Amino acid sequence: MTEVIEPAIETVTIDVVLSALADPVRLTLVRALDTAGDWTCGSDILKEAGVTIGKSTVSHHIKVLRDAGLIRTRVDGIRRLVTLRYDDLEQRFPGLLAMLREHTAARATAAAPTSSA
Amino acid sequence: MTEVIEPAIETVTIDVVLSALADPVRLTLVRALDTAGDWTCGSDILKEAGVTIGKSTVSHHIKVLRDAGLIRTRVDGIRRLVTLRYDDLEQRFPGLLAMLREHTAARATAAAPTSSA
DNA sequence: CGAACGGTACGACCAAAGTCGAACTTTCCG
DNA sequence: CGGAAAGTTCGACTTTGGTCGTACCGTTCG
Repeated sequence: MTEVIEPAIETVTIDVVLSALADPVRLTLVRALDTAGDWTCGSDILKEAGVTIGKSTVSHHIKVLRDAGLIRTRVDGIRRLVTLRYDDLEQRFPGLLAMLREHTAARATAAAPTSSA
Repeated sequence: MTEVIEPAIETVTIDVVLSALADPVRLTLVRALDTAGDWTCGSDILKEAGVTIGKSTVSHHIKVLRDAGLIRTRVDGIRRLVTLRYDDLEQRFPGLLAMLREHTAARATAAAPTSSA
């Protein structure tokens, strides 16, 4: 076998995609994948992005993203290559990846007004 | 006063928007608002959508959506009118609302993963 | 004025989700 | 064959955040 099970793109709902993207670690990972292309858990694009978590946690997030239809995992000998499902995502949710790309690392969250009066 | 404080659209990050949309109740509410236009908490578009929650919970979700920059609340006498920030959202996240609209109520979550083996 | 209505604020509760460490699996290689 | 490398699985812990009830505030109207 050379592929890990993933959902058919037609069965992917935006509800699940939004939930998957709602976690900061996963969002960081998706953005990094978009930039880096193929990736293995061992590589430290996450650490470079300031995220330091255990490998079982990484594995968990990978699974969530895969189940949500966002990424694909191919088995390559001793390791697994992870990639974004560009074409599938563009077909089903056109513009979504571009949106994430454009609004990357918008760390301007500081400004938060709120409260009524 | 006729407006409740809301964040300027330039300060709204997609991270926060995604988190706000990741909850099923809020997603239902946003979709209903998109269809219904102006709305007050008293009106039962939520119940019609099959969501029955207490009014303090509704208030909480409204606040989350407002803080995330998705909706606007105007004070009209004894009640508050809630609307989507169509223009602001279209300016900052073009296509986002259309995407939610198009993938409304995709209740096909049952679906099976494509198996390989 | 005072009661009723529409909604918010606060605190407590509980379920869902993120995190970790350790054990296990598979593959590669000496 | 045995050991190391790369990930996954499992169970337990902790944090997050959705929910509720109640108290509270501002507005309208009798």
